[in-house]
Amino acid sequence: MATARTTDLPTVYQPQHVEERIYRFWEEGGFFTPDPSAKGRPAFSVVMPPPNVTGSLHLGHAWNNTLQDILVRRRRMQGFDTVWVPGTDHAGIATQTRVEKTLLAEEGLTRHQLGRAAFVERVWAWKNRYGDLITRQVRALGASCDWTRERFTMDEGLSRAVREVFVRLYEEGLIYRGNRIINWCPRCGTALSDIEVEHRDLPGRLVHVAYPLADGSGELVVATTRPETMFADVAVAVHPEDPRYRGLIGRMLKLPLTDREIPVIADEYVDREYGTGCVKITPAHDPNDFEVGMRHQLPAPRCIEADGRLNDTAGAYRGMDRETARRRVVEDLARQGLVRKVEEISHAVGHCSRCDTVVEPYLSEQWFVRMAPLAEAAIAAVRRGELQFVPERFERVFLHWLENVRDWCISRQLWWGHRIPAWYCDACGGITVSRTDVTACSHCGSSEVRQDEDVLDTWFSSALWPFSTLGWPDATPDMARYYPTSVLVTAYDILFFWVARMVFTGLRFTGRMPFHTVVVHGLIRDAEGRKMSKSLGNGVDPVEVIEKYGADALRFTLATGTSPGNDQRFYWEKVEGSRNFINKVWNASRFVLMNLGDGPLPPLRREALTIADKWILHRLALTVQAVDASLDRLDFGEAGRALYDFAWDDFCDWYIELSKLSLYGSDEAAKAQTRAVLVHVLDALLRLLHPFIPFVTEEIWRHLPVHDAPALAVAAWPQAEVADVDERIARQMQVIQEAIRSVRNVRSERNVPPGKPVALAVRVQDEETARLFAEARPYLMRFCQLHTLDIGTEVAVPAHAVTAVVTGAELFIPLADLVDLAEERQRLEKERDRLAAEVERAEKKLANPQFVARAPAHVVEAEREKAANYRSKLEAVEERLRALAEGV
RNA sequence: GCGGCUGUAGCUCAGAGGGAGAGCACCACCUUGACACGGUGGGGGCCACAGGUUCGAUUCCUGUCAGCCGCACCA
Repeated sequence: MATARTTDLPTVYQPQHVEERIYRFWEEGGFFTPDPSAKGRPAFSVVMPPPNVTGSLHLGHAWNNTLQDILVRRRRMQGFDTVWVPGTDHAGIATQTRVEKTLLAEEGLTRHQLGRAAFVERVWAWKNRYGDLITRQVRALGASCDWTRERFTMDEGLSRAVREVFVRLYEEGLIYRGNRIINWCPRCGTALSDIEVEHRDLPGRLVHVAYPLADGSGELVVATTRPETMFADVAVAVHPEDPRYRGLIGRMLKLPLTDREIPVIADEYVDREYGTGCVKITPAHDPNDFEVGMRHQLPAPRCIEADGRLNDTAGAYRGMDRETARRRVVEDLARQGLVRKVEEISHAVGHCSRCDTVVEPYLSEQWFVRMAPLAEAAIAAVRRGELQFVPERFERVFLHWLENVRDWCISRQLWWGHRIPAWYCDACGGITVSRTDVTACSHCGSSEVRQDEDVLDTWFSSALWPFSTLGWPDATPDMARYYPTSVLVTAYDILFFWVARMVFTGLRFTGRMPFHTVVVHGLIRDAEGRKMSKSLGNGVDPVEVIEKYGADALRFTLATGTSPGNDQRFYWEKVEGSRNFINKVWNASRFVLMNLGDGPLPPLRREALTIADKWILHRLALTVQAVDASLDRLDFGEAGRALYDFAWDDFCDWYIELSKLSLYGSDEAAKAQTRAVLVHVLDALLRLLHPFIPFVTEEIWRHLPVHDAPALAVAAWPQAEVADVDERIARQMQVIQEAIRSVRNVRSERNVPPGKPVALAVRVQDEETARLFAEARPYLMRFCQLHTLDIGTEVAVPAHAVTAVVTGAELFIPLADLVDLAEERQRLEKERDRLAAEVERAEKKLANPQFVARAPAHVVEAEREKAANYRSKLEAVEERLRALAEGV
């Protein structure tokens, strides 16, 4: 791209005119695809948490991608062989549900009416549409991922990885099929894993129901919250040592509303304190009861079917839904005089995390992953320190979950997903699990085989993402080069869903952690602190933010709002602030470009620098160090804030203003020197800012007369110039800034019109300070609007002057008519009190022998300096007050 | 019940064992040749509470209170 004329740059940065073009420039330039020549350099690889193809991105994705992009872009600029693999997730239930809803709304059809093949085709169409939308949005964010490596969880290659893992786990006995109690969502019509169930405390009724003894000699009262499941009761359990019921063990009870009889059994599972101490046992509809049933070899009849309605077992209640049946059963029991008590209680009820329907513990044949050995390996590896959590506290949560994890139900009664690679033989009943499609039973050879109808849990394929995207199970060059990946960035809400599963599959199948570091960030909330959700309608569309303020503004907001592991709230005002910052950088750059002059840029020569030059280079060096340190420990917020402060306060408010002295002067050599410094600092600043706000920095950088790379995106990351760190210069500059601020303060407080020049007399303490003020003379003249400036150790106090005391000097501003002596005395007295308090504080500290003896020497020394400084200022103020009293 | 996070200016949030910070909001002034998406100056805080450790605590430890979030839940 040719360098445009800088005068063409608008005074307000317009991201809408820049971002799309810049992204195209990057992508067409291939800057995000690893350069084969980089092979000699260390690798840095990241896999993007794949967004669901359900719909579109939300702010959480924007945040997540921003953080990753900051890491990736910096590493790329640091010369690493960098790759960031993007992609999307098929999101089984979520996507299927969306398509089903659309189908019903638009065509009035259910998926069953359409048929499996046709339905799956519809979902693919949806995937293509929304997958594209999402990748466009990821581009709009400026994510520097390698689109040539884009993956989808149902790609051919990734599907092969899924089958490979399934088959190997099956062969190793870590996947099994079993008839177990699982969480069933009657609305979604599928099994769920434990973590897809959300428990919420809800008010409920604990109904005490009398079960009469079969011989009519009495009754047992059971307490239940689920009376509608009584048709599937197979026993009533009591504690073996409960004296109330010991004699009844083995007796038979009449199951009310039925003509069945069930036994009283003894099991230690029963809590004697709770309810009546008698528990009805319903193995098919309660996980604990299932365990009890197993121990006692009881049958497990079902009375509720997959659709959440009662079946024939329930006799007259057949066809009713759970709620209705519950009400009717209690009514009927009451009518028969069998309800002894109804307690209002609060209890946790499981809800489908997808659709919020109350889940039904449900006995059915499902596929499971045996977790114990896998979790054990993962725990051991984490304990060995093979995985770092940032912040650390998430390690405990992670381990706790793994330590208590139960077998993972992986089969889903859905159509959208990876079909389970198991075939059942109608001839011999055998199961064949295979990497390739099966046409003949592996046990009897019969061709009457049919594949399992179900698909796998979405997270089964996401669990393989870090290696399946790199080509596993094949030994690809990418696997060799980029696996394990360098870091994973994710929100804490999918630690168990995703991170834990990647860890144990990674360990099992590649023998390594899929990443050595996990950066865990929080969730984005609305202005009231509520989670953003579709049902609340409080979500903010990142595309809308980008259209209004630009992707850079959104990114900068999210990055600087990051505090490790914590949530952040979204405010439009924050985005506006970021937009303003970006505009500030834009205009500072315009200033530099407009003042470049015609000739070639002179080299930066450090031997002829002004105090201002040295100071800004000092500040820059410290900023590079701060940004590097923050990013090295993955603290994005701190890094962003350090850049904000440097760019706005140091560079714009001070250095650019100071640079105008020479730029608008006539000393050509000084002018050239200033230009060199301006360009040097701006160039470094743009490089440092680039990972945060890539678009605007790339756009500006094109105009800079710096051409060591084809794009800022692949330009070298700045090195901290340690030699530029100069504390003496920093202290000197501080004195000058203090003086300038003091005079400005006086002018403002005395209502001196901004345009009106005043005189300033500076009485300095020593020759060194005199030289400093002499050097700073032009700065003071301009910044304080002076017409005269006297500097010396012996300068006289002008008449009607306002006094300000700074480190090493007294400033006198004669204001004649504007000075009210009484007011001036008051002002100085206030200043005297403030200084006296400071002196007292410091001296008290120094008077404490323990402090002097035990505190580190440099702290004591710093305290002495402070005390001396304040004492000297205090003396000057007091002397001035004495003089005023004498009418001087 | 177990575990975690948060409590700092009106609001949103940083911070750190050694004199309380930012942005926004607020007040006053300013179209100064990069920028009004700007500049200059200013006001505003027992750093939730109570103990402890320390020469020194807003920062570390313990407890209390308040808000939030996980995990586990006995029908």
